[in-house]
Amino acid sequence: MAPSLERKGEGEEAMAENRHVTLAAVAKAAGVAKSTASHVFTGKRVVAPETAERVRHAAAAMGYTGPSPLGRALASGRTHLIAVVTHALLEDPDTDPLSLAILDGLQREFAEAGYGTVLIPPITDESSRVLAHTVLYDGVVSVRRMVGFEETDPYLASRKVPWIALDGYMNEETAVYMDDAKATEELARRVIAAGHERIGIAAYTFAVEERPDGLTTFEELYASAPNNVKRRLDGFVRAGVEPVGVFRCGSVNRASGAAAAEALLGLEEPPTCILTVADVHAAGVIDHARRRGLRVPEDLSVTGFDAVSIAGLDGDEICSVTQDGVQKGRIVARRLLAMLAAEAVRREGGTPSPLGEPEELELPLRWGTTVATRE
Amino acid sequence: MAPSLERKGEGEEAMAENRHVTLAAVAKAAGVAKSTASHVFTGKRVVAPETAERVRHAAAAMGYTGPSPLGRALASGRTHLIAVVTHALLEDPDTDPLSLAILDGLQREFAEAGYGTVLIPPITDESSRVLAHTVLYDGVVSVRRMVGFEETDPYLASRKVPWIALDGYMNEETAVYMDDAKATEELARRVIAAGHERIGIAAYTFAVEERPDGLTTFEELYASAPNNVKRRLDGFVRAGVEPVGVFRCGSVNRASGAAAAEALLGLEEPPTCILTVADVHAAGVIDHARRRGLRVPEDLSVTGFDAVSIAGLDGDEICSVTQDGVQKGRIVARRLLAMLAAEAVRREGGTPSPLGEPEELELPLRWGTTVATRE
DNA sequence: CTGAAAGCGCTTACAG
DNA sequence: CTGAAAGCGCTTACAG
Repeated sequence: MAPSLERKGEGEEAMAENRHVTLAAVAKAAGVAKSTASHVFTGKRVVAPETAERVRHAAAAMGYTGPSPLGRALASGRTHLIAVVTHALLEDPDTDPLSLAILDGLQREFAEAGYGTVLIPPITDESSRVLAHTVLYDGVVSVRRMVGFEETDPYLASRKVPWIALDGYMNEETAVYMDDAKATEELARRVIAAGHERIGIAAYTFAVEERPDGLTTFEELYASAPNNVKRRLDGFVRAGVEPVGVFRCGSVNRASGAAAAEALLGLEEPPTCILTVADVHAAGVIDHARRRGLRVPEDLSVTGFDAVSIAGLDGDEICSVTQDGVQKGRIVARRLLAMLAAEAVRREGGTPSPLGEPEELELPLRWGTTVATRE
Repeated sequence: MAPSLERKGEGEEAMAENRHVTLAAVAKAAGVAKSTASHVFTGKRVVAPETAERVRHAAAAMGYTGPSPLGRALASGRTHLIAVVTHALLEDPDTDPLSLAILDGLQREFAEAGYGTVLIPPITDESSRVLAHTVLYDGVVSVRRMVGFEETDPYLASRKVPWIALDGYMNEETAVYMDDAKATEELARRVIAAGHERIGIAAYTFAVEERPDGLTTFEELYASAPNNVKRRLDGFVRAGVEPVGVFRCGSVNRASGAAAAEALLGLEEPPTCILTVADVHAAGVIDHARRRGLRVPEDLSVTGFDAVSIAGLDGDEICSVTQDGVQKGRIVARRLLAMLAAEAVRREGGTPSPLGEPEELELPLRWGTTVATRE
């Protein structure tokens, strides 16, 4: 029948009373005060060995596994739960291995610090709204929420707990320092050194802003780009790139990358290499090139960002910048944990020491197969 | 600095008092009893429109977003949290896309029912032990925990909440009905119809039992196999397979599949087709064949189970049985939710109606490219 | 080294 | 239609 029933009996002692054994009951059985029993389990104050033993014995006899997390949470004001608000993450793992790796890192780091990770979707309808208001947590990380944040964000803010929005958009940079510009500058320099003179750029702004895909000017693109994209563009500029064409991708997927390739190749002076700011876009560029019968990289070169593994590349490896998602998740988690600690100090009327600079995530280059050397 | 600070102000009204607004405070400000204020938010009893309006107004003025989940949880005894105990899941997503899909399904179904999903690792050391005892939840699903369950399982049992162990090992079958035998029978029949007469079988028992990889007899393998594997083997038998060799894989990974191929191909009468019970094993068989310079499927055919996408197959698609992980996760989640509902009835002294048969997961065949037709 | 008591923020019978 | 009160299971000053 129910698994829990099948296993019943295993850990129970003679007089097992089962239904909802409480600290109070254990304390009573052991002939001590609730506070003493509590301290036996939390270890926050010294208890005479003999007394402790009596309590532990009573607990074992009654099948008591330790203080109820719920009671502890209410009394201490700490749930030891971190909410991760995410939607796209699991929807299609193949398309977003980076987010998945980030979740992995978050979860591990939180677990090691004694925090559980609660997955909740952004608020998009009644059920997600109810859930958001129902879930308990001490802090939040929101990841890649391209959807629903009009309502989700104000709500998260209203809960007044530490919050890091990890979506490459608003304030990811307060949690982890990434020198995107340094990485893309190096990437672009190698492209130029390979002999490319006609270079195109494709970068994204968010679909949410309802800007369509389309050719644009560098200045216009830059002005509407999220901060991390801006930094990547900075690197191109620093390397001395003067693009023959610039495309704004309305969304972060392959189709949008393909659209970029189509538009840029249609220019009077088409680029020999397209610099993108995301591997999925680079993959889309490759998709389009193949459809047109163009060889990559001989006829068209392309670079990306993130160095994630993407399906259907047939052995091609995108020249890109490696972003270690697991490591990033861990760094972000540590930052949130630090914010939590600071908040705890503040609660007790103290003045927390400043958080200091965020940790830096290294962004090494991955030189793949998608950039050809031109004579 | 902290994101939550940056956003502050947005949703606040004039007299915002901020620090920990409680239901009691709102009730007082609105001049009503706590119970009335509570009912305005829960909707569990009718409140006069005018009164409700006063409460809502006071709440808005004080920046109160609704009853604290923590308070509600303690008072109601429901945390609206389901723990998912998992380790391998995120560790290496590429190697276990099925578990990932299952998690996706679980998470979605739970979210739609108003339950958050908490990720916690199995108990393997002090920090995971502390976490397990800290986390709040109303029910548990454990997934693919090949590790740490000696301590984890008894602990989960001791929490006495509904629990489904989804690891293809103990009681997955109480939660979802899968007719593995029907699927593998059909698969094996097609292999036989393709002209294969010398067939090998490779299946797994768990590494945890410390049985090494190795050739064995069908009876011996069957006796030590988990139930789901038994069912898959049943299908082979029903199709009339009389294996020329049987291999026990000590773990569920490619290396173990490769070991199976090596051993089976070393037999005096080597098989022309190896039936496995997992795609990763089939992939391992392919790995070994290639290393030996054998062509798949011409020189060696192979079948799998799960129909997950596996890297490095170079266009080969394993002949396999499709297991829709997301759907499976949803079915399992619904089962747990039903167990939860039954428990709630029991709590209030009622007698819950029986859960009935578990939902069935369809297991269609995927006929790929890894079985050759022999003359 | 231990106890009695207040309190964490709600919900829910029970009364009216 | 609404209120006063008990209680959910703990932790944590405060006393001794």
